[in-house]
Amino acid sequence: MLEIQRIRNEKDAVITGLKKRNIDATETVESLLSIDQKWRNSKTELESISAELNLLAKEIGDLFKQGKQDEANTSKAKTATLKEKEALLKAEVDGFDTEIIQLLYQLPNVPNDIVPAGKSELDNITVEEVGSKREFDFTAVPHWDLAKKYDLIDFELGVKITGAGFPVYKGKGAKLQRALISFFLEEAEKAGYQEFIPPLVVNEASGYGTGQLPDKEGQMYYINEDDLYLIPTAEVPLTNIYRDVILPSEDFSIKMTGYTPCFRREAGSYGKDVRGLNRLHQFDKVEIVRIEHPSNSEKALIEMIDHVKGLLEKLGLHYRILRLCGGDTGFASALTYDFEVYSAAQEKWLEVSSVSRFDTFQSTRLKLRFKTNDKKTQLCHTLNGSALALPRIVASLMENHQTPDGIVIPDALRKYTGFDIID
RNA sequence: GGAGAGAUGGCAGAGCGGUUGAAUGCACCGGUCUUGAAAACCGGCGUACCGUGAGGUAUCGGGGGUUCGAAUCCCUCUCUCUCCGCCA
Repeated sequence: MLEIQRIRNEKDAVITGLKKRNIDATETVESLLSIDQKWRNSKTELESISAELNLLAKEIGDLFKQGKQDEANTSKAKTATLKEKEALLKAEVDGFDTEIIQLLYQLPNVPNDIVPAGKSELDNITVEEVGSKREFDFTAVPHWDLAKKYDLIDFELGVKITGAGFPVYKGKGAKLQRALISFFLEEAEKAGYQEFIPPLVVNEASGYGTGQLPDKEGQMYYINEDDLYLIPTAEVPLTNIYRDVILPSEDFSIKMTGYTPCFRREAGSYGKDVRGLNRLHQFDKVEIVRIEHPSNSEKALIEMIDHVKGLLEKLGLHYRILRLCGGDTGFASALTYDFEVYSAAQEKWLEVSSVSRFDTFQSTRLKLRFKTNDKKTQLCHTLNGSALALPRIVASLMENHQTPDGIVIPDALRKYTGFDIID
């Protein structure tokens, strides 16, 4: 959620920024500002009436104490009209209040200066490409066929037990999952991230805190009976650790990591994009989350990008980094870099990580702040990224490292898998 | 699932209709003292919003009500804890 103060102070910058998302926010911003003005007027008036009433109440109390019943009753009579006025203004202020919140919820984050304008993934900018497409002297097989050939993943079995999008990993396939999780977690730990095992189910307040609610309600599995949500990413429980927290000083840099399964309804997805591991309802992911001083979030983002690059390089994968355009950047994000790995067998790029900075967009809702040196409270910046999401990594490992003799495990992973080839 | 208890400032914990934004203790910050530290003493110490400012308003789990006046009374919701049952 954008801060109303920011809209007051930087109205034009907000509108110009949002244009990069192909949103003309002029109308929303204007009505926001006019309601805000009305809200402030009514509020000031309301408060002066409340002050008057408080004073009267005190006087009446004193009069009663002194036994001056008559005078007290005279004063009492005076309060009636004031109370009526107060109730009226209160209703007005509350009304404006909800209108403002409603409008604020509609506005996505303002993109960072370096975010290009654009409508879709076609307008994203490739900022870096590392490695090159692997040449095969045989026909590369897509991962869903390899999974069957080596008996690593059973999609049909998942359908039987649960439904589409819930694969069953078997044998070396299961072990590969576990190895990747360990590898990612240990790399994160080496980079200074503290590991957490958070709940996989969160309450409504947490959903609002990171911005999944109210906009993306339909994306999460909802447990009606207990009013709880299955997490779509570890970002939600990890970031919410710091909901309603005021850090005591300016000197902080919080780095958290966690492995969790992630649950996504993916309502409306279909077609070849969902084949095999490409899009699932349940998948594993190691997430990294950072809470930073505003002056440090730019540097933090770079560090996170470097971290993800390191992972992909150790896995020997050919990848590219995209700076997402306004239209493709997530609602809450100010700047997002996507990592894509090229799948030679599918002949396309697969998104394996998304690293974003949210600036104060989440911390406004989270009420996550810190104390400045002169004892003021200020909002923190939040960032997060996948490091990494497993399914497409598994897919591209299988597809890119396939040989006629089997699937070769990258060196960095062997101490975790305990085997160096799947055959 | 059954029964009961509770929710107050960073923590602990008073208050149970009228200078209570809230005692007291601990923690924390500043000062005095000290070579330094500890102790002792003095002072400060929640958050948000409105107002150029002086200042004001709100806030004792959430919402509603009674009252001139509510942390205190009533209703309701949520959450937590304890015991019993069930159970990894």
